[in-house]
This record gives sequence, C-alpha cells and structure tokens, in this order.
Amino acid sequence: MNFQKRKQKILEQLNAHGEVDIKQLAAGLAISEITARRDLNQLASDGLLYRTHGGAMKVNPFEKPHDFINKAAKNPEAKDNICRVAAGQICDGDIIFMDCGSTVFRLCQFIKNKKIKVITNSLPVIYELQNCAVSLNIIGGEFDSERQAVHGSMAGEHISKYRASKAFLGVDGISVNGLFANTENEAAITTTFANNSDYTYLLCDASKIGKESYLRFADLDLIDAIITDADGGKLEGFEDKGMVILNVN
Amino acid sequence: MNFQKRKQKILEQLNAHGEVDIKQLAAGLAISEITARRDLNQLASDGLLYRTHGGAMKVNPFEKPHDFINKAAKNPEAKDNICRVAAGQICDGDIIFMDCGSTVFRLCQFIKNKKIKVITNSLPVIYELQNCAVSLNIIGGEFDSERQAVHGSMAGEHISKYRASKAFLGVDGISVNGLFANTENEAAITTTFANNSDYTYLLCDASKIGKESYLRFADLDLIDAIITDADGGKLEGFEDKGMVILNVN
DNA sequence: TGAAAATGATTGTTTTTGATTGATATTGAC
DNA sequence: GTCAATATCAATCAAAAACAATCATTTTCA
Repeated sequence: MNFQKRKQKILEQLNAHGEVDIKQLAAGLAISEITARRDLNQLASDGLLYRTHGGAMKVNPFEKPHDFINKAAKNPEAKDNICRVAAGQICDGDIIFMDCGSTVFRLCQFIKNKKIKVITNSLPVIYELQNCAVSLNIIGGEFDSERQAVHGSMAGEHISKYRASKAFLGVDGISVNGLFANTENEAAITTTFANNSDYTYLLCDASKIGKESYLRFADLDLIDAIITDADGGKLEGFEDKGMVILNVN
Repeated sequence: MNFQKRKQKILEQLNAHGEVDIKQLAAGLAISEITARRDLNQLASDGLLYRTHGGAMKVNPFEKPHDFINKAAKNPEAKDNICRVAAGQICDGDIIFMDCGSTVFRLCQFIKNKKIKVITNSLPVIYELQNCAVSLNIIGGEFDSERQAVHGSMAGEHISKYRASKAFLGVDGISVNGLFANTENEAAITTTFANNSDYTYLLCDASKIGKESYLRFADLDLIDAIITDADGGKLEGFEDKGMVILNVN
C-alpha cells in the first residue's frame, strides 16, 4: 500500500463521511499513526482536505459527485424515439443549435456520423460529440454546474452571432398558453436559440405537454414544430395555433 | 517473453486491478524485479501508467475516454511540483486564465477548493473543475477536438472581453529568442490570454526550455514569470531579460 | 560470427516507514 | 480563569524497502 493508493482511499473516505480520524485511518489502512499523519499533512498542503486535531475534514462539504452524463433519464425509450425522428430532420450541411435539455442530449447518439455543425451550450453534448464527424462550436460564458451548461448574458450575446438552420430545444413545460421554464437563465437561452434559427423543433416527451411551471417565458409561436410521443388528447389545440406536430408513435 | 508482450500483460493487469506491484509482476511474468521496474519506467515515460513506489497505478482511476490524460502523465511528478508552486501563487478572489496545456491541466487538482474564478478554453479543465468551489467561465468558439479546446477568432474575441489577474499558460517551447508554438491557433490564444491578464505565468517542465519549434509567435516579454523544474544551466539568459524564474526544486 | 539489444546481478543511494522523545494542543475538573 | 491529565503533534533517528547506476551475461538479429 503506497502513498498514492492511500491518498485515494483517504479522499474516498473523506467524501463519504465528511471527516476522517487518524486512529481509524491507521487501523483501516494498516499503517502507523505517524504515516497517517504524514499523509494528511501532505494532502492538506495540497489543499485537498482540512487538517484538524486527530484527523481531517472535507474542505468543501458541498461538493457534488462527478455524475457527468445524466443517467437518471426518465423513460429513455420514448426519448430515443423522439430523437430518432429529430435526427431524421437533419441533413448534411445543416447548422444546428442544441440546448441543454435531457432529451436533446439523447439526440447526440443519432447524429454522430452526420456532416453538420453543432452549436451548443451543453457540456454533456460537447463531450458526446467531441470525437466524431460533426464539427462543434461551443457557446461561451458563465458555466452553470447545476445544469452542466453555459448561460448568462455573455452566452446570449455569443449565440446571437451565429445563425442556425435548425434548433433542437427542450423546455420544462408547454401548453397552448406558451412555453415554461424553471429558471430565467434557461428561458433566455432557449429564446435566443430559437430567435437565431430558421426552424425550431421542440423535443418533449408526454410529461411536458400541458405542464405549466413557474415561468412562462414565450408564446407558442417561438417554435415551429413539436416532436413528441404524446398522443391526440394531450395535443388538442396546438395544431390550431399553427404548430407542426411530429408524433413518434 | 519480450517487452511488447509484457507491456500488453502489464496494461491488462493494470486495467483489471487498477494497480500493479513490482514483486507480483516479476513473479507472474517470470522476470527479475529489475526488468519489471524498467518496463514500468518505460510505460510511465510514455504516459501509459503512473509510476509509484513499488509498482504503478492506472493513469486516471476515473474513466476518461480521451487520451488527453495520457499526455498529462508524462513525468507527472515534475509537473505536479510545478503546479504546486503555481497554486501557491493563487489567492482567493483571483480571476485566472488557464489554457489547454497538459501541465496547466494538472493545476486543477490543486485549486479545487479555492474561491476563485477560472476562465478557460480547455475542455479537460472544465471537466475537472465543474463540481467544485471555483466558479467557471468557458471561452466560446470553434472546438478543436485534437487539442480538446476552443480556438479561432471568436474565441479570441471572447477572451478579450475578460480581464484576469493572473494567467497560467503552456507553450510548446521557449528560448531566450521567444515563445514557440505548434499551431497558429494555439499561438493566437496564448497571446490573447497573456495580453488580457495582469500577470502571466508560464508553466513548463525542463523539456520545453530551450526548445524552438516551428512557429515563433512572441517575445519573451509577453510573459512575466516562468515556473519550471529546470535548473541553472538551461535557464541562463532568461533572468537577464527581466524574467522572473520560479524554480520548483 | 559479431554487434547491438535485452536481461540480470551487484553495489551504494534514496525513499518510505515506524519508533522514540520532547513539545504543543485539547479537555475537563476545580 | 488555572491547572493537570491526556491526546496529538513535530522532529529526529534508524530500519527496511525500493531505487538508480554500473557492469557482466545472455539473447537477438543481421
């Protein structure tokens, strides 16, 4: 058991319990207390933990684990069906916007071999597409670690410099009354993407249709088409308003 | 059993268990410990594993799909020493630029708990810092998948909108004649970062000092200080030109 | 066969670890 | 608050393990 391995274990334990104790460490790792102390001191001098009497604590107790790709996707089959249809709308040569919705993210797997340019503010999308045929542009600005995406005024400004042929976006909710978001930042980005593309698709599974969350940020006419797995009943009224509905079933 | 075959086995075992032990390796492959050591050293210098006392570990225990990490693993001790010094130069409240050099990347681990703002064009840096105390800004523009970073004219424009207190940059080579890069894009980004920060540190290990690659893109006075593990001989002439040298040994 | 490369043995050096000792910090009783 | 008891710490030293360097031996390949 060398230092590197111990360092790993100590940081693991620290992450799990928020604190470690020298005696427990020494016992658990089969090392002397003095070595445990040395380890903690070194880690502390690198700023990786906070040394206390008899042990150590996490420096930043609020740090979240590194869950990069959102695997907690709800009903992935429906979303994949939506994305298959969406991918069918994309031609080689297209310049497309993709935002940071969880459904939009699943579109990546279907467009890896297309000769297109993707402009996005979503870190997972960037990661997914970075080594394939598509050419990537990244929206710059403040990074929101909660949503793993870039937002803010600089981002909006940046988006406005581009013009896309198609945009594929998500929302938190949509009803005949308009589009709904959870945060103002999200709303601003969505609006800007839509305003700078020739044709805007909304990707949303059935659970989003009819949902009105706290911020109504745009009229329905911001977007041109909805790609969804929802059926007839839920979609009543949308087509009357000139919306194109692409049903995936 | 030749080296190639052993190399394969070692990497296999490393992948399976995350670490290898010299004694076990020697016994398992029917070679002397000294040969095992030699093998591990060679693999380490190729960046394929991380050498430890008595064995070796996987380069990065967290699965990272891209080989960027590998470059970062070439003589990691020297680079880590450089980064420790660099981290020591950073104060809470600083706004810092970080570019896409492999040494610069290793700085991440030492600044995770600092209360600073990091502005970067490097995807690995973003990935590494996305869930910690630092606040992140991403430079937008064209994405270069080779270097896993953003570059191009839009990126330069974007950088110019920010002003940092300190910049931590890498280069391909540096001599008393100036700074050298491999590509014009890289050179442009480096220059822009340096021009928009109050104080610019160059992080470079000994192999970069004195090296002159094909594109000389700036005079020495673009940067303020060099942090390096190189010793006296190689550094002759730099201090005469007003350069601050922070030696890590 | 002979030169070059790879391997192994030997040597002394460096790194890592643990033990000891005296100093310092923490705790609880007063 | 003071004091003593206890725990933790830093510093120094010694032992063990791992290491690098050198040289001899074996293997490889032309």
